[in-house]
Amino acid sequence: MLSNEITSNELATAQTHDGDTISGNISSGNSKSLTALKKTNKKKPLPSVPLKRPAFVVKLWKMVNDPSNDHYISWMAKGDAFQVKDRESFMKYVLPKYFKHNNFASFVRQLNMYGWHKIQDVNSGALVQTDEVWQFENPNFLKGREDLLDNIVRNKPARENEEEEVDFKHLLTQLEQMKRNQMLISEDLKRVRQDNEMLWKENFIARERHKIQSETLDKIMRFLASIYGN
Amino acid sequence: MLSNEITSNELATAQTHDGDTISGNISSGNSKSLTALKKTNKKKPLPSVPLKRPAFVVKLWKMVNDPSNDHYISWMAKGDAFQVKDRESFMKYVLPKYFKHNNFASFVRQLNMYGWHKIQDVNSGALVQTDEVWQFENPNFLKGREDLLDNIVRNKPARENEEEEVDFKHLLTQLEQMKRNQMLISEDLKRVRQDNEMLWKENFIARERHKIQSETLDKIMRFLASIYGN
DNA sequence: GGTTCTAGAACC
DNA sequence: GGTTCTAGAACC
Repeated sequence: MLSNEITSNELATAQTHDGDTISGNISSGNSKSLTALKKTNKKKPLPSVPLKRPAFVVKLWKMVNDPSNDHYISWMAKGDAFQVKDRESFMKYVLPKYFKHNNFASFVRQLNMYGWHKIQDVNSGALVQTDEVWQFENPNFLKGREDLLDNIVRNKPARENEEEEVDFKHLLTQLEQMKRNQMLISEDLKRVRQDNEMLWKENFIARERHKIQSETLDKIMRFLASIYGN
Repeated sequence: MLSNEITSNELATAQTHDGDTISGNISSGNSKSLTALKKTNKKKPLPSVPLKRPAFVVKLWKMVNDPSNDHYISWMAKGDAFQVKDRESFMKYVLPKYFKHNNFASFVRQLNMYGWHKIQDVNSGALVQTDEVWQFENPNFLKGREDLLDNIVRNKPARENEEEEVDFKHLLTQLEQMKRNQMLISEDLKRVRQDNEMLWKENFIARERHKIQSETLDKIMRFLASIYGN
C-alpha cells in the first residue's frame, strides 16, 4: 500500500511533541538538587533571638554557682567547665534538689542534649581510673557570664532523613515524568520514521515515474526531430 | 537548497538509536528496586550455627554464678534475670575483676548490645527511688541453662542506610543514563524530522515536476493528434 | 570485639 | 521539655 497520497496533515502529526519538552525536563535544575541529596553532616544551632532560657540550663547554672553545692559540684579554676567531684554523693544529695530524679545518666543525657561535652580524663591511659573525673564544658557556660546562657539551645534532632525523603519523592516524580516523556518521544520517533519511510518510497516512485516520463519525452522529441529535421 | 539527492545512507543515520534502548532503560526492573528502597524497620538476629561464645557473655555468666559475688550481683528467685544489688560496690569490687573498666554505663552498654533489657522498677510511680534497682533479663540467659548462651549474639547495626546508599547511587546513575539517552533520542528525532521535511519538499517538487511533464506530454499529444488526426 | 561519649526515641 | 532505656559511632 505505498500510497502516494501523503498529505501535509499527516506530516504535521509527526511533530506533536517537540524537542523542547525533552530538554526542559532534564535541565540543570535537576542535577543541582541531586548533588544536594548528599547527606549533610550535623546540625549547627545558630542562636538568633534570645528566647526563654531552658529550665535545665537555669537549674544547672544555679547548681554550679550555689556555694552550698561546692563540695559536690563546682567551677573549674579556669571557669570554662564544671566538675562533679563525687558522683555518688552528687547523685544522692544534689540531683534531687533540682530534678525529678537522682539518676546521673539522665543528668548526662540532658548535658549532651544542650551541648555540653565531657572533658576527657587526663589519666586516659590508665586501665582503671580509681579517681572518677566528671568534667563538662559548654562554650556558652562560663563562670560569671550568665548572659551567655541565652545562646544555649536544645539540640534539634539531626533528621537528615526528612529532607532526604522529600528529595527522594522528588526524584521518583522526576523519574516517572521522564519515563512518560520517553514514551511519548519514542512514539513520535516511530511515527516520524514511518512517515519517513513512506516518503522515501514515494520519492523513489516519483523519481522512477519522472525517469520514465523523461524517456518518453526524449523518444517523442527524437521522433519529432526525425520528422521535422532541424 | 532543496537538494533532491537524498540517499538511503542519510536515512539510515536517522535510525541509529532505536526504540528498544529507550524502553529497556525504563523497564519494570527499576520500579521494583525503587519500592525496595522503603526503609526496613529493624534487624532480627536469627542464630544459626553455635559459634564461639562472646567474651562478654561468658564473663557475665561466671560473674552471676560465682557465689563470692552474691553480695553484689546474683540471680533473681525465678532464675530468669539477674540483679545488681548495690551499684556502687558492684562497680568498685566486681566490674574490674572481669572487665577493663569499672564503668557501670559501659556494662549496661554491653548488656544492651547482647540483647539484655532492663526490667522496669515496680516503684516506677515514685518520683525518686531511694532504692536503686538494676535488673536485667535476656530470654537466653536463664539460671542453670548454660547451653542457651549459644543463642546470645551481638546485635548487628541496623544499617538501613548502606543499602539505601547503594540504591541511591544506582538511581543517580540510571537517571544520568536516561538523561543521556533522551539527549541522543532527541537529536535523532530532530534529524529524522529534518529529513522528513526535506523529503516532503522534494516530494512536492517531484509532484510539480511530474505535473509539468504531464502537461507537456498532454500538449505534445494534443499537438500530434491535431497533426495526424485520428 | 570492648569502651566511651553522645544521640534516638518512647514515654511521661 | 524531662526522664529513661537503648543504639550509634568513634576510638581503642
